[in-house]
Amino acid sequence: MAYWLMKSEPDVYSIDQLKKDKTTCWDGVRNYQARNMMRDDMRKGDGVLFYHSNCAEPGIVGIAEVSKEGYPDTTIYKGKGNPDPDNPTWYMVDIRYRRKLKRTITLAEIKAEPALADMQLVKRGNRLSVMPVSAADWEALLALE
DNA sequence: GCCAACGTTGGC
DNA sequence: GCCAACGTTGGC
Repeated sequence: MAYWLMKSEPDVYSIDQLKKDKTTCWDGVRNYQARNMMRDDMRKGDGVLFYHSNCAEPGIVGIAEVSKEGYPDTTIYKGKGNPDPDNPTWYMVDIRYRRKLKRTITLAEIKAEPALADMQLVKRGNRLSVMPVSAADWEALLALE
């Protein structure tokens, strides 16, 4: 069992939308590091922290789980990526809604929490839309809730 | 293979 | 809207 954090802009796809949809495919990721994690490392049942970025109060707003392991992302995206089904460049996973947090654990809070200083999220310049979270950080985060 | 230009992300 | 960080692209 591993843990992950996935970022989404609430204007584009929010936790409330996921709650309504129950499950969604995480398409449109066009970053090789994130692609590799989705293709190679994420397993069904892994925990996912759902993070809202680029908004008034960035932070973790809910929990989901991986419901389908990496498979080719065939959505054609601004003419980039390849639609060749035999040799896909991009991959995605499906995630399923588990629950919303009782409150948003804000980025500011996470930064202020010494136990979470090692989280990739608070490392300088991290722009990955999918990143691994340690079991210890997962526990520490949910303790803040 | 170097590196400048450019595009995107995302906090503030 | 600004700007820092960083990935990608393309000329050489």
